[in-house]
Amino acid sequence: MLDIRFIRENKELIALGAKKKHIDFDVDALIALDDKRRELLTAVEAKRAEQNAVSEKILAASPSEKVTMIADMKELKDSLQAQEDELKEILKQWQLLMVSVPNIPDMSVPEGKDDTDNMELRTWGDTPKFPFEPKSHIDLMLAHDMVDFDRGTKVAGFRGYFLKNDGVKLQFALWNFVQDFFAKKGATASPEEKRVNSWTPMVVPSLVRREPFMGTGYLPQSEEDLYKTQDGEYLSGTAEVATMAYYMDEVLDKSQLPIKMLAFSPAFRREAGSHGKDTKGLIRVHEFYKLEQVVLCEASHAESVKYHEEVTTNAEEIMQALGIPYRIVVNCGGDLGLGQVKKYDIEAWVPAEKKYRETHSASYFHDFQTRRLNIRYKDEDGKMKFVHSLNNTALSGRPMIALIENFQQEDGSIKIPDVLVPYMGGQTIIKKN
RNA sequence: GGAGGAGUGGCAGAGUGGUCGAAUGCACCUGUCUUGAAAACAGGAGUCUGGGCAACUGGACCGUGAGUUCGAAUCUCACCUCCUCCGCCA
Repeated sequence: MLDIRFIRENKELIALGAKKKHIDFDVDALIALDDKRRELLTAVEAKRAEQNAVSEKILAASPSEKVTMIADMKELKDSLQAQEDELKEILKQWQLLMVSVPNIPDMSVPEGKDDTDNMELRTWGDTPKFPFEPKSHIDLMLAHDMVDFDRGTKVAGFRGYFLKNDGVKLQFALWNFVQDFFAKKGATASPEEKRVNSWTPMVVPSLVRREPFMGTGYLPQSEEDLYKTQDGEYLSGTAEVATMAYYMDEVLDKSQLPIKMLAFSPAFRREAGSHGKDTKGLIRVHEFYKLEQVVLCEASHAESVKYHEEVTTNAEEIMQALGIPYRIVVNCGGDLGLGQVKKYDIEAWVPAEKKYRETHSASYFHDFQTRRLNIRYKDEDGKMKFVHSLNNTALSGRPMIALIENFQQEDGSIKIPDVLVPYMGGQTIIKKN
């Protein structure tokens, strides 16, 4: 959500931003409605002021005066009631429009319609040249009994799976490696550096109430992508939702910022719009686990940009330590969500598909989310401000897929990257005995 | 699933129809005192929003929403959240 005053003062900017994001939004309609809202509000407030003034006088009035005053007030009350009802109706429409105002993309975001227009910024690592036809993670994992898709669909339905044996071992090795990677971040010398660099590890709910989804911007737009319970909660597709809402309706102390949270949770996605895509394997599943970086920082564009680069670098360092070739793309306007100002995707090389596939998504929002979630802090000058928020994946299930395919050997075995060997209990290779 | 209780400012907590944006305490800020601090004393201070260059001023906010009333933190109803006890399950 954006500030209505900002919208009024920058309507061209909003319109251009919406166009760049390929989102259909009529700013003028919102402003016309807001004019009406203001006009009614002023009228209602004037009547309330009169009501308040007379109310005070009634106490001191003589009995006969009281009777006429109360009669007058009854009349005022009726006309006030009518206007209040009208205002309420307008406010309803107004709020609906307000939550659909897209945030303005950064100047540096390239023009484009969808993910095919995303722009490659850099690549890392050499894509492996196999002297044989590389197998997919599906074939490799099945060959080593690391996964069971047949029983997965029997038990859980379409896109269901069981992870097994070395599949489990490798997955847990990755979680532990990444946890340790972030735990080392706080270990620098000075207390201030330690405070700024530390990440708080968290396990967060994925069964979450409606408000956090509204606050993070997943609702009301993406209702059909979410699973909903009979009690009205939703299952979140990322730990971002609960983690962002952790400080909902709170006033933070400026000295706490930045707040860095490393949040783990199961993630659920209906994949309603992608029934035909990635129907096999672990690339696109309804249920997986995810470790997410979430940062709250001071309300400054420079700070947002700084931490956006930082959370991206963190993910890159992990991929580099694992030795998985990847590239960074900057997402084009049409591939940005409603609230996102700018987004980088990290895409790992997937040999079986001979292309890069998204494994991480790093975006910043300015105060778009925190305005909705009502997360504020008091600035030096005593002014309340909404903090800025950003997030990036730390690890999901997908890098394991890339790892398995990139580290496959001609005999079908899978080499374990050196950094993971200690987390695999010394195991250096996955192969049939 | 059943029975009760509670939600008020940063925190604790009073307030049961008008004089209440709200006592009091703690925390906070500013003065006096002090070499400095603490203590003591005096004063100040909520958030959102409209108008005004400003001083200032209108409105809203006591979990949320509806209602009763000339007037609601206070009365009624619904919902949300939390707590206690019983039951059931882990």
